[in-house]
Amino acid sequence: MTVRVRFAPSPTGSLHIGSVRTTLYNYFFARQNGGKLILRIEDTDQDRLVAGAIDSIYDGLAWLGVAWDEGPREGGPYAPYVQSERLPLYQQRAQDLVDGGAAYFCFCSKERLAAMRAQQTQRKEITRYDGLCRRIDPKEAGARAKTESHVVRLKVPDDGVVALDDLVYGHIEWPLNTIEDQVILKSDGFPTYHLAVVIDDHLMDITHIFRGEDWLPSTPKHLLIWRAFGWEIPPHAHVPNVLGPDGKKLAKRHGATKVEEFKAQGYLPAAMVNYLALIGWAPGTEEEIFSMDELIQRWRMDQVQRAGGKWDRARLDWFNGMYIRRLSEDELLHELEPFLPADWDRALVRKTLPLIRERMRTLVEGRDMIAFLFTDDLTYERSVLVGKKRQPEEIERALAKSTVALRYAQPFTAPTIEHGLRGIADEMGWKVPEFTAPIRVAVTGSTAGPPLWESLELLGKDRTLARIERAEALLNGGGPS
RNA sequence: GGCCCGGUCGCCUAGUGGUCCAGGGCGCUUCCCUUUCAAGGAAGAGGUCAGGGGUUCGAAUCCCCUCCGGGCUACCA
Repeated sequence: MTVRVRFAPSPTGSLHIGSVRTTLYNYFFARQNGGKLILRIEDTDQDRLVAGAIDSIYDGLAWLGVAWDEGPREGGPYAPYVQSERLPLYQQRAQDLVDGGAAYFCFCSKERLAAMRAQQTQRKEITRYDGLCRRIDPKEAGARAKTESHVVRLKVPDDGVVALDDLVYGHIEWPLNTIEDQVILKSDGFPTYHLAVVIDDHLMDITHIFRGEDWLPSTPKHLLIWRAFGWEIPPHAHVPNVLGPDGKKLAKRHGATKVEEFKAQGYLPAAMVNYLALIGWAPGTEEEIFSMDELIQRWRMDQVQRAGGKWDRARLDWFNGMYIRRLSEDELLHELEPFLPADWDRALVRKTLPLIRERMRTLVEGRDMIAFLFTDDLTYERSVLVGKKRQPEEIERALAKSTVALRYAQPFTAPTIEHGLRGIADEMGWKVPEFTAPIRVAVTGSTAGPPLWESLELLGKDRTLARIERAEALLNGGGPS
């Protein structure tokens, strides 16, 4: 039997980094078994649809290099792959369950249910449906259902247990008396998630259900539905959640959570994949840099962690830096391209690559590091220019002297610039870093950045001198900024 | 409240009864290199394996209890 796994997001927002991690695991498993990955859109809640969500899913996964075999846009033998286009399927199956006595029509109003729950809460009882409509005669219920608004509920046995042997969490049991008669078909004719997921996983011949740990509590509901249909239950694996620094599920308030945000911030897809794969999975060796292909080869479900893993931006940054440093110049330029303003001279950008490759953790950082070459609009504080150890007059004198040396640097290249500037520093009895600090600020607007000699060469003599003169003016004029 | 899950350095983790006075990576500190910042190299701090009881010659690893954290508890997914 060929392995078939699925990624089944709800189009309720942009692609979340936690879903990506789960999808990755599905993808690894599918590929290493020569199986298929299916994308299924679970849009059974019409109120929560977010426009563009499907685009976000497609764009995000394509960027990361995750491809699937069947889905809404690529079609496949089990189409359609969007649940809202499969309504008759669910309605028919729900009716089958009612006909077979495993489910029943419920006519309770939302108001009654709310009141019931309020009472139960007040009495400190378990809040669950009281089964009122379960006692209506099926014939009568069938007749009323033709005219009255209703839902379909599953008849959950009053006692006993349901159990799952989860591939990650092991054997888990739930007492049935804590589970209510869940709604499986809503009054608008849409199935609830629970019904739809079971029917589709069965109809689409899904062989393994891998999903987030947050689904674990509703698994007994699904098990009961599988059981009601009499279908064979595929193996399940729940994978731990990706957490925020506070230990709660990673969410917007923790910062960036969407794939497109990381893309926009200049992270490399390979670094994201590598980092993400290692939240909740470890190979058992001390290796940690893995390409997609290696992950497909190495990843194993029985090495998946049970505890949730916290999101760690610093670690992601480290991975990203590693991946950036492994890029060739051509590749790096290519990756940088989307971040570069149109009017930046690409030939000049290319020359900066060796200078910034070791220094950038993200593509955006790299871009910002060389921005001074492309704009004369630098802003920096006078206090930064002066630094902490010298008087403004001393800095002004150093800058003045540097311009002399720079004027004489011929040709205006890193070696001659270095030679000239070191000479002046020696002559003044200043340490070189001390001497170059104000020059760097004057020319780049920052105290840190790419190597100075090379930076000045790339900037050119005229622009370099103009900037130093402007800094001098700032010092003796004491003007703003 | 109920049900379920989890708990090894700040973070990701290795470890499944003895080779663990717990290993690696990120982060942090120091040093080297050095035109700044990085990168690279070296060294280091950091863990009573949540706590308490057992079992055992021996426990991070098995059992029980407690504590803490999280998830779910909708005609959301």
